[in-house]
Amino acid sequence: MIDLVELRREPDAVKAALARRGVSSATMDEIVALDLEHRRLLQGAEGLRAQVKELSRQVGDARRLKDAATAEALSAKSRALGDQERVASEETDAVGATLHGLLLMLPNVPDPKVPDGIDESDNVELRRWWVGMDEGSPLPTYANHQRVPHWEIGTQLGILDMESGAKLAGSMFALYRGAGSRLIRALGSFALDRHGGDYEEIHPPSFALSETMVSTGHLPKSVDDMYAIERDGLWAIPTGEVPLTSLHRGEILDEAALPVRLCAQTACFRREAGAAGRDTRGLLRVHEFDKVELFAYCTPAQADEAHADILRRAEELLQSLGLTYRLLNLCTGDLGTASAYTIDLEVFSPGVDRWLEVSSVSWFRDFQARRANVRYRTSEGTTALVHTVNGSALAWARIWAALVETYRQPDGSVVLPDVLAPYLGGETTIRPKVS
RNA sequence: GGAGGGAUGACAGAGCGGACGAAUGUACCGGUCUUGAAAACCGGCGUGGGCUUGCCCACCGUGGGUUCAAAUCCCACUCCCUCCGCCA
Repeated sequence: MIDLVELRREPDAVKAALARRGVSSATMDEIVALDLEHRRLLQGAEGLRAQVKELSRQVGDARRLKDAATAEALSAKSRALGDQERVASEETDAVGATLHGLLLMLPNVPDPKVPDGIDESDNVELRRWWVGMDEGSPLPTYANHQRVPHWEIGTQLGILDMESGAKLAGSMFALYRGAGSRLIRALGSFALDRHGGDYEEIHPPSFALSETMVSTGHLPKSVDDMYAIERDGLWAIPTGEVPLTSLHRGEILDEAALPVRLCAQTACFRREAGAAGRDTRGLLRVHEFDKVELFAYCTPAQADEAHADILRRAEELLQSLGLTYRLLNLCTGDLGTASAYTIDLEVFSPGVDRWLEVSSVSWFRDFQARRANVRYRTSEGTTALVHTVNGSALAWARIWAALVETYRQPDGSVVLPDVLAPYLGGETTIRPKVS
């Protein structure tokens, strides 16, 4: 949620910044008008309430003096004012609810570093990395045996079974088996072991209350992208960011304790409602995948470094896995609702010949903290909203895909990087089953 | 799932219809005393909102209700504890 006080102080600047993200000036004008109206009504209602309270005190005084007549007269007066107050409060609350509803739908103010753009094609590529990279070429050279899509490799080796996934849960649900299953498990352990020391490891619930979903900005706006468990009023989390952001909801943290760094591997559930028929082969886009998330609550002054640290760690994982990747500065049109600035990491899939998003490292400023009401006490004794920062490290389904393609051998087997050996029982080679 | 008990400030804990945003203790911050510290004593010490910046309003698990007036009474819900049942 944006800062209403800032909107009052600098309406034109906030309007201009949000216009970059497609928020109409009519919407902003409506919000400003509602805010004004709400405060006007609030003054009236609170004035009435103050009068009722004062009269009630006088009734008490009269009763104590055994002056029943005065008490009754004051009661009657207060009763009448109380009726007015009820009406005024209802009107105030209705306007306040409308205002709040509009504010909840508003995206975050983009940072000046964010480039203008309509969609993902306007994202700005910052740099690329691959093993033994040279400035001369845009990509490493891949052999023909690496130019096989992971769903074919998965079937050949018996390690990915999309058909069975569909049989159990419908299309776009993956089922890994054998060495494939062990690989997906290995990746999570690998990342958690690397970062769990500096970022406290959390294993949160996979479901969340509506309140929790509102805190991150996933509700109300992205309601169609979420799986709902309606009978119990729960939502399947789309990312570990959801529970981690709400871990300290409503709390005031000590400044000395910041940054609070957390990490979690969770299942991530996405309906992909708007993506029917797009990129649906294999693991390109699935309804459920495992992901390790790195997260920090920090002060505004710590935010840059907190963001850089998560980005560094995500890159370091990709480098240690020897995968080709690039960094994108997301444009205004592709930025997530709650984010002020996001760097995406995309891994190159030689078998599909495409870049696949495997991480978004985002800075939310105080947008989520305001919704979740997470504050810290400053050294001056005042309170201030924290900043939240998070990033995936990493989304494993697509990493799995890039790994089996990148490390496919001429004989059709897959030889995985040695860094994973401890998590694979020492066996880094996946061979076709002998039938 | 059933029965009972509970939820109040950072913590402990009183209050159970009227002057209560809330006693008291601990913790914390400042001061006196001290070479220094401790102890003792004195003072301070919740969060948010509105506007005429001095006042007003809200908040005692959450949401409704009763009343001139609710932390206090009534209803529903949530969570925690104990016991029973069921279960990995």
